[in-house]
Amino acid sequence: MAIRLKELAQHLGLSQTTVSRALNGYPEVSMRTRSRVAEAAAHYDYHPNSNAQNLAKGRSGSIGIVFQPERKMLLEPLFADYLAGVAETTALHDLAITLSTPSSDREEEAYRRAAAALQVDGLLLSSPKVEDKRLRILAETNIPFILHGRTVASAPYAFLDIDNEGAFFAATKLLIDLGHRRIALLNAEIDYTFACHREAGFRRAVGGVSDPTMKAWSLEGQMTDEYGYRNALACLQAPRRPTAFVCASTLMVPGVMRAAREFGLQIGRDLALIAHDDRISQLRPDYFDPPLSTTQSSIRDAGRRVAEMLIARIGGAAIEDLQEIWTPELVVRGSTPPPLQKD
Amino acid sequence: MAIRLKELAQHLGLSQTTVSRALNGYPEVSMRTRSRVAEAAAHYDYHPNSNAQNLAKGRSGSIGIVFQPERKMLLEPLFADYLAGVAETTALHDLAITLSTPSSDREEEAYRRAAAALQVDGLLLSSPKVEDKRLRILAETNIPFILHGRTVASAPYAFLDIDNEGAFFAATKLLIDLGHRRIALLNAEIDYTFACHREAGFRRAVGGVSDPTMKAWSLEGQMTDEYGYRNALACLQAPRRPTAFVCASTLMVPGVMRAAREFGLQIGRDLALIAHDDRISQLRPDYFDPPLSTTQSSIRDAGRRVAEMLIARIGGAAIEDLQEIWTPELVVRGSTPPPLQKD
DNA sequence: TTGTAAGCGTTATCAG
DNA sequence: CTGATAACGCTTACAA
Repeated sequence: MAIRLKELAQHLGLSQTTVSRALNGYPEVSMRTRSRVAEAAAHYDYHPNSNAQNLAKGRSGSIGIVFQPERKMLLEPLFADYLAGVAETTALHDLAITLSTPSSDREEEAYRRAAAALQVDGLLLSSPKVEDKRLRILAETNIPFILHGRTVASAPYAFLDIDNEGAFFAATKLLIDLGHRRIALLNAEIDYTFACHREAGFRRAVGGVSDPTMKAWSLEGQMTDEYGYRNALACLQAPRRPTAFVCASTLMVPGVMRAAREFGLQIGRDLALIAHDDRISQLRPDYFDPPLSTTQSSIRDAGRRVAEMLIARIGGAAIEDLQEIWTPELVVRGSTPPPLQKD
Repeated sequence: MAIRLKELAQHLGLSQTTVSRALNGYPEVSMRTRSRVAEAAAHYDYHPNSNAQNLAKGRSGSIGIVFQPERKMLLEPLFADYLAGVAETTALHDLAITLSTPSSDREEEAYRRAAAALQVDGLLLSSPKVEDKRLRILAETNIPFILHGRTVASAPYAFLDIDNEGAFFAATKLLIDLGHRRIALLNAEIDYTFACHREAGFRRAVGGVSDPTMKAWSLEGQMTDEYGYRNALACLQAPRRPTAFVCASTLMVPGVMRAAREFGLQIGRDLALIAHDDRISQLRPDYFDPPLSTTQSSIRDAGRRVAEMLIARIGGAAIEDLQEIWTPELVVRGSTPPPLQKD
């Protein structure tokens, strides 16, 4: 049986109140008492009961994530890392996660219920579509939430996003500056806001080229090996094929490489490729051959941060102070040579 | 502000006790009272405060899952569906999930801590390796847990597994009965128990054939498109190549199909293929061309069940009553023709 | 069948 | 700086 605050206090010859205060870092406790308490807590391996703590503090001690695997499916390698990041933060703050998995037709209800039942102190939303009804639903309630990504919404909301437009502009610009004039964007499904932003960045870069030979492709599909292969293949079959690819995810790259190989082409020699790298575990861009040039931003860090932001929001921080846009870093490795002479 | 039990009781002119009992289905409440209470609860949209409930009942209200994305937990698409299943059950029982993500070197500590701090009422383990130290650690504590899968362990433990040996025996036997004599197993990484069992089933089926021309391959690798491709390719390059494949996961099949295509071969015509299907969302075997023959068992159902079992275990059910082995169903579709004459 | 009252393990309020 | 004491919202003996 684990030790309780009461017993710990008895051992110390102090009141529960004082011990609690010492443990929670309240300023009015003397240094001496504080260290005695800390020592005893460690010695008896005391851990506060979270339920009691949460009850007393009037919060639930859990944050909610609504997810539907049938909808997200092959973004799942990303989801797992994102979730890992979230879990790191929640563990630090002794929060639990309440996952709900409504069937697609009950999604609205799930959000309403979460809000009504107050089973959670706040919600984390991800993978927003350009038009995302979830925001409207949550705006009606006043449950704190953070959106990982952005969307169109009338009311302001708290979010963490990366500068997808800028990143894909930079990536495309890199290729253009190297001399490429036939560039293909292998994008994610375009109803996701991030894909839409990426398309915009790509278009802006391409649009800035006055060269009349400039040609651009833009294909969309799931961020998987398979769609990387398919869409790259589709481009490469064109009579004047692209000399460079901009890829929505490193997850697609093996597929793109295979497609290239089928045409006797090699990334890093005959073709340039730059991909967005979410820094997921076990898919390191420098392990590819050639090492991939990327725009990088850790989705796990984002998960960590988004959970911190939610905690802040729950604590009363203003929406305006909880709107972050991270700038992915452009990392040039071996996969982006200039175009071949003959091309 | 949400309504509380006290207020609900006041509205009804009853004591908290009675209302609580009615809501929790205690037998001693009169029918009339019970229905009045149910009605009022619905009317006022009453939801009990889980922290108070858990505190009073002396449980934490959360179950733990320790996962490390860097270790490829399960392959993520599978993990997501498994997690969805777990979440369905926990939602039903008003339980939260506490994910912890220790760095690989701290794994042991994570389990010990979970046990010590009693932050969770029980733990769910998955993807056991043949030798899995986690079981030993948990055996020392007495925290309830369920293993999804099996492993070698001295003490008995509660688990849910599928009959991988039997399923892969049946799948291989199907191919043999069709006349195939050169069969390749594209297995998952062999240090996982399930992969080991599958290998055993495959071997048993192959070993039962007296025909001296019988030839078997057994390759291992991640259950991905990419490794499906690689390993299939490796087999097909052999002088007397396999006429049939047994695949650890439908996730690998697109890769296998591509490899076949590169040799001008087509699954369902020139080659037979049967794969294990975890019934994950959006990867339906009947959407392949040809529709895949499979051994099927829903990993989402397993997640659901494993959580139920954990709840039972927490409730005091005996380990012996919590050991289930499901038999995957063999479903023959179009991908398993008999071998070609010339082969 | 219903009610009273004492927990469950914390934190918050108010004195001292 | 420290300590009683009252919440927090529910369950559960024990009574009636």
